[in-house]
Amino acid sequence: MRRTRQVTILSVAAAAGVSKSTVSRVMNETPNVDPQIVTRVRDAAARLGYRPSGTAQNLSRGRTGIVGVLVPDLANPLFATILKGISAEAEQDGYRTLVADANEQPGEELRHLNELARQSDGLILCGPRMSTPELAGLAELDVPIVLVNRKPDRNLFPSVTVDSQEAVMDLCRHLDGFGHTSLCYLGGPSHAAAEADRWSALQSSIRSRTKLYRVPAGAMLDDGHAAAEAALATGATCLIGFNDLVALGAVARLQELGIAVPGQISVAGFDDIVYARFTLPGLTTVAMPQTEFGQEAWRLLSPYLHSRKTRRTRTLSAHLVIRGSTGPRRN
Amino acid sequence: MRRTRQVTILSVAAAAGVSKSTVSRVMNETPNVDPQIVTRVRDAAARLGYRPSGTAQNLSRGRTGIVGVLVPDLANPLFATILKGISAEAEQDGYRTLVADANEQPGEELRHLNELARQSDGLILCGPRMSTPELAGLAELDVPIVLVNRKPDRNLFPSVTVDSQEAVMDLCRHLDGFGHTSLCYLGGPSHAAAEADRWSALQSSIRSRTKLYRVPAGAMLDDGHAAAEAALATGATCLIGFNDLVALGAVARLQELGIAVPGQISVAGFDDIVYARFTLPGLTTVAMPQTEFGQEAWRLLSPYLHSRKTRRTRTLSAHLVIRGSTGPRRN
DNA sequence: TCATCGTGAGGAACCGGTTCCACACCCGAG
DNA sequence: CTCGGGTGTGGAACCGGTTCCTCACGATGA
Repeated sequence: MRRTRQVTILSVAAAAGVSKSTVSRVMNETPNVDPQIVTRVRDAAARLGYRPSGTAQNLSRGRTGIVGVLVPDLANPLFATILKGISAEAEQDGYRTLVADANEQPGEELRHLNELARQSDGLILCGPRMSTPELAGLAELDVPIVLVNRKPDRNLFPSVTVDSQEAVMDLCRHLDGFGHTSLCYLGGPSHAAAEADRWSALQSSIRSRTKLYRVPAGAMLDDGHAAAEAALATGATCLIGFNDLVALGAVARLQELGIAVPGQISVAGFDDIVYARFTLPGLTTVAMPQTEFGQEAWRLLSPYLHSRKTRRTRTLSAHLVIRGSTGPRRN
Repeated sequence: MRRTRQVTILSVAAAAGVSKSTVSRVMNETPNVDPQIVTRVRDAAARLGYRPSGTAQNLSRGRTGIVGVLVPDLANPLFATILKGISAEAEQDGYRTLVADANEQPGEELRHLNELARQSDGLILCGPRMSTPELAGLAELDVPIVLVNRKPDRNLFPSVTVDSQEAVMDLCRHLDGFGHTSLCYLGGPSHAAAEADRWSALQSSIRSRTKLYRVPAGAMLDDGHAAAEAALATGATCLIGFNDLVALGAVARLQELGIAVPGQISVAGFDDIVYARFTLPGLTTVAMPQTEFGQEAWRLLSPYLHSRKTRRTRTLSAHLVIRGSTGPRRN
């Protein structure tokens, strides 16, 4: 279907009695145009209701002004917040964000990215769940790419990551102070970089007398809900979710089972999504620098859009937020 | 900057020893192409790493395959969920979503829309906060538009709205049963259609003996937080937030003030965002059909993208969800 | 054997802008 | 009076595809 746009630059040119080059110059506020002609063209454009075709501009300018953002799950407030951060920054530079939501299905990611790449000047991948070779293959897309919360293979892409080690040690110290000597980690998606990070940070942070279990869960509310009982079965007195959603899902299950938090069992998470403080008890969690993630991602990508020079990595740091969901070991 | 794409359709044509028309036919799987040539072109394309320019395709096809979505605030899980609903549906028809977040600033909306319209085949406006004349002016954008949760002026655009009347009456009955005879509504953004709807539904649903106050708040967590004290000052025994975020914000403030919910004061909201059940007490709320909003929006928009015929309105219905934040009047 | 038809490929127009280049014009300086 | 340079405009190429139109060719039926 060839949708015929009624009013193109040619219509305006004709109406104003000038060439289309001149109309283009007027619309782009190029200097050295006769003021009389400027007003004549402006008038004609307004009268006809002319609005330049973004698509045509994209083609001739060789850029779209769009940055594609891939997120694992938009329902996760973490990513919604990161996305807001990106949009806010990008917008100041005249870019908009094209969002693809992979719904926590790693297979979806590549499909989305292939599409995104064809419409955008650059890509930001938030916590991609794809495998390392797949990630490396993205270099072929021939588009600037920045990773958020995932270390790039062989430093292939600029990335903004977080160092949770310190905060996790704080968490372990906090739990140890409450007398917890057996913890159960509710594991996230296997290819998520955060998963490996968090798990290894936990392993290296616990005291030798502490037992650390791991039960596979996932990244969404339901995953935590489903994994809670398996975690209970380990006998651990504290559950640590891969992220806050998993932790909240587990809390919900515990409450259904009539188990008090933190009375009978403590729970902690990762991310510090906005709603972690509204749960009662509030959720103890390792807070990610969410808005900064977005800001920094843009700052890495933005120069990269104009020249291919930049290729840096930025590491932010997490911090522990203690709320009511963790307490003294009871049994 | 004229970014020279290394490999265009011409490169492939040359490499395969055919014309660019033929390459185009092969890439689009047009019938009636010699199988030998097909493989020759395929090979050449693969060897050169050819990927068609989406921008060029957009221009010559006369469509972008992008639908623009405007949301007041992406941090509001309501809109994140609606957006997921839209994306999921649109994707099946080969469309992607370009998101603009107005950050609850009505002035931003028009600016965003002007930009969005130039890149997309259609627009979905979620709970736009702009004024009625502004909304009507959008017809000039000359792009199919569908409204979510806002009734269109003079039936100008197809829309999917919700009828909360019934559910609000349920809420009022519920509160009346608990002996609450003075309620305070924490009002939302003045131009939000939901604001007018909810306020008038409340007014028409309360019993004659019940007093109904209104304190201006907003649509975000902080707004509820800030408005809580003013609401308390009315002497009402139950607060009803414009949405769940406002309600949650108010709850947080009440807790800071050492006021028990629902012990000393009850709180209810609108929307039923995912996290409303994880707060403790869980939030009593008038639930919106969130995923359906997205689905229906796409179903209204989709036929409208091809022909200009459709122009319908779809009304969904809300329902009351009772949780722990409402209880018997105490004082 | 010749007219006809279907198949498959190339050429060119087109989508709607941006921008390079050439040129006409006017001014002031030599 | 002529030459040089700056200013303002139109024409044409270009961005990278899609698609219409034309035509050559081989097979088929009369």
